[in-house]
Amino acid sequence: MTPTDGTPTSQSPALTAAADELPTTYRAADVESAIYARWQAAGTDVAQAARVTRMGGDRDPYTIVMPPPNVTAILHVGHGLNNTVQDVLIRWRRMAGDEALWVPGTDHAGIATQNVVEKQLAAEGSSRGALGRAAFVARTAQFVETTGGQILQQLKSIGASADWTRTAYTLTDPMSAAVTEAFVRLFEDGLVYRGHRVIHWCPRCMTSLSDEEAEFNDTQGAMYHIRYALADDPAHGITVATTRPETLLGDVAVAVNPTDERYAALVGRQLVLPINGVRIPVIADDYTDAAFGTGAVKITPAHDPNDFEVGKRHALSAPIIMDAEARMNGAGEDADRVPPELRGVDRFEARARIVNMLRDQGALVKVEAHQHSVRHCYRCDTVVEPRLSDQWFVTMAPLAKPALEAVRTGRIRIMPDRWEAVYINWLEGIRDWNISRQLWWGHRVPVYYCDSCGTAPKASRTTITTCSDCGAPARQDADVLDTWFSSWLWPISTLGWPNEAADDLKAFYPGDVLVTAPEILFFWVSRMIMSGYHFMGDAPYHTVYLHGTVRDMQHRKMSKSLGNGIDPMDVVQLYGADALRWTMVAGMGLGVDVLLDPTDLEKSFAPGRNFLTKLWNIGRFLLTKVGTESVQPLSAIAPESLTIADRWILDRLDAAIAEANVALGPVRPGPSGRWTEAERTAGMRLDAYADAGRRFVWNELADWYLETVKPRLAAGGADAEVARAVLVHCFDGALRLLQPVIPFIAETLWAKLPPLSDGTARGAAFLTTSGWPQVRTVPLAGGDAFELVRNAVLGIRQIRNEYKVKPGKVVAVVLVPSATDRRTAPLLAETIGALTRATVDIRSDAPAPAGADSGASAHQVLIGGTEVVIALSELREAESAEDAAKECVRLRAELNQTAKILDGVRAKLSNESFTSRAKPEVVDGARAQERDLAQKVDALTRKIEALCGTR
RNA sequence: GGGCGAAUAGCUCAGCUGGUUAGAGCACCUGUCUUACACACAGGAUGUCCGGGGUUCGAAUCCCCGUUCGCCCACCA
Repeated sequence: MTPTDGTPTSQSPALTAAADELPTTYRAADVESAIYARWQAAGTDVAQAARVTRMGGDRDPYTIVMPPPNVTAILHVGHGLNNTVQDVLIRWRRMAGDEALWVPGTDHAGIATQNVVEKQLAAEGSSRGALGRAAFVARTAQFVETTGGQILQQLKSIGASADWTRTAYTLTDPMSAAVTEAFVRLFEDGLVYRGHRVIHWCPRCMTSLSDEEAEFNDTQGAMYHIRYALADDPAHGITVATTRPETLLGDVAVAVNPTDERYAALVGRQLVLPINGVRIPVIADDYTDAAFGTGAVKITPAHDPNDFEVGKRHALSAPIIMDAEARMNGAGEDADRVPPELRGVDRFEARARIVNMLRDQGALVKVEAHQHSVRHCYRCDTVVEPRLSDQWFVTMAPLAKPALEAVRTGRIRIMPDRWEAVYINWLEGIRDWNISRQLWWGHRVPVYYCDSCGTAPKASRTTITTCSDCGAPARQDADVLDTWFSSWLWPISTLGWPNEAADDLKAFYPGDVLVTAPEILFFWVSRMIMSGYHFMGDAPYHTVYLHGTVRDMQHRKMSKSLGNGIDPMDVVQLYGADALRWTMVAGMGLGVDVLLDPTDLEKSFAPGRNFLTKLWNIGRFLLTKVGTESVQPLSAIAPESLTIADRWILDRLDAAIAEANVALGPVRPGPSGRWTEAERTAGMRLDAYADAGRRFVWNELADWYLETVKPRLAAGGADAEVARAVLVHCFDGALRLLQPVIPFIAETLWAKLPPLSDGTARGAAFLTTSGWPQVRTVPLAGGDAFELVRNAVLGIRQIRNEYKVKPGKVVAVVLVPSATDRRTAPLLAETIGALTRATVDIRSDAPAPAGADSGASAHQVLIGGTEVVIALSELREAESAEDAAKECVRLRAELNQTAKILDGVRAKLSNESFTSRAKPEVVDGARAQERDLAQKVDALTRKIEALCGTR
């Protein structure tokens, strides 16, 4: 992005060229960065708290907080999709007059960033251990300083209209203060506690993980059946089944179900562990499922969360037999549990060796294939090891309660709504959140200990250096907080919390929509809702919009490791940001994945590019044909001077606006603050909105209105002025409508519209803030009559094409309009002729069967009640017998088809259940259809008789 | 193991609370450099609406069963 120099950009030829010098295709690269710079210079994207109703202003706030990308991330298509959606919403509301605030920012991304820097250090032959904590943090901060935030720059080049004056970063002082405040408050409320339990541990990242961070992967493993002998009767014993035989060194018992008669006699007796010879009891516990495996479970409290619970119930010890790097190593008095030859051996290597040892001892009964889920670290994919340790936890149940209510009562809706069930299910069974990480990069846990007097640990908003009880040096907790512990505060911290008097917080909280992918529903979305209620007493947003994933043609998620990604920057360069945005939005049904072909960018992005070119050429047409002279505003045009075509296109514009409004949906819940059942699923159909705009521009404005208006413009005079006014009005409306999706080209073209003759401005200096298009309050009658033109033209073209009539040849056509069009038909004859190279003769009845230019010697079609008749003499220079035979075959087929449909319609109409029960308009429609079809059958029959003889 | 979703044209998908001849974009075929646009225009072909039952005057749409795919959750060692 080139920084603005404060003066209007004039370098770009596309922006300044005279109309007739404009290239025939739109070149995005010529204009996009310059336009963005102008928006920035004008501050169009900066929100002001003072203008918001909550602050006594006159605008509704509309707030979206950007899911902060990892500070070191590079923009990929997933970001592109996510931010395009947000930008469309923000631009829509900004156009509509809301005080739209889109808060951007980045996340320090604890584990992810630390891993990157550790890799760098490894490449340099160093390590974080060698560097030490302070130096490592400084090094990481410096890395972030130099490479961080690049993604935000990239977001600008795809047009993201975020308020960059409010850019946030989770590790800045204000954000860190919010994190500390939140922790201390929860600590004081007793909602943060120190827990001694088995947690997920990543032996590569060397830190604990939350439940959500340890992802399940289905893995083909093995189930080992191992025999533990009775201490006093080695000939007998119990066979246990396990997927992790290496943990047997830490076993403290074998549990059987109390009701399991097979083992009843053994409960209370001692078993001897193979390999280390430790004696352990047989216990009875409900946890054991008699039907699974052998019905006997080895209990390893320190290395399995369930076993830990069993161990607690039976007051068993919890010997640790693995170290932090998941190597076999006993701790303290349990050191002997790991035999010397296994000490320091990696867990998987140890598993292989132990299995061999068991086999040698005859303790391995059998090994069977076993499909099961194994948890992996979500950052490095290492198999997670359950590990007994002390961690900080947040008690979640009380926080979850209002978050559950919010969705149940409609304060928040989740779209697509099927995710609401997933959300509720998760929150109902929520477990406490492990928030401490044994990392260095992040917010340090604000808890202080005194090692000399042993007073209770204190959580503090400020740094404590000496113990308040005994004056000895205090020690801060070494751990940092889960990255998501700062993320969950994002909607409030970016607005100024904990300063509840902050203008931004008062003006823009609660916000409106959260746009993200479903995979972080639990990580982030639900936790933000919980923190919003706990710290601010209200939800952070009323709508959670979960969009799909960008995938390749094999439906694989785009990823760096698969090499199937698309670089959005490439797309911007080749096709422009608007084409990228268009493709994303147009291809995105609610919650539906977007499929793009990384091997064929042309295939993926050409439709968007083509639409932009179409729009561009409509603009060229306007500039060349309408000229730069001022045009009258529509309000200054006397209604009676509007032609049928004018009325029609104005209707179509209104319809497109209305359709877009419905597609985008209700902006916010009503005064009750809760969504109604109907509203819950309404709106946010960005694809339908974009399509409504495209159809208007291309299929109505360009395909029909533009063509009808050409002769009027050429003729000049008062009617030409009317046409110019309508044309410019419609294009203006279309650009406003499409601006949120394709802001760059829309802004470019809008700037070139001729001025209004009454000297009024079209809104603001930039399209982006100039107002959402409005449906006319007083509709005009008569637009419907234009349907005659469409029907007639389609019919004539169809016939001409069928008979391969040369494009230049003028054909005489007889038109029989439907009863409703009869009055207006004469007004439209000329237009129809001009669009089809035809001379049009309008009659109120079809030509007589035996007439010179009808029946046998004419071709006729019926479209929407309009009958089009063209004499065969007009269509054929020389009629061959072969042609006639072919024509007969064709006509008979058409007759058959038509008669079949007619039969169906008649059967329906003669059915009393239908006529009495179906909606009146449906029945009327069927009656009209019957008339049309009957006419057509009649005409075809006559024609076949005449042309092909009776048969 | 539990829950949820999807299956419609060659491809990607629309088809709301059942009711005209099931649509769009892309791809395909035939014409056309028609003075905004060949990144365009005009016309055209294309479907056992996954299979099987049921409800109904009427089912792509509602119900049941099955098949296939996908997603979420889960301590079966």
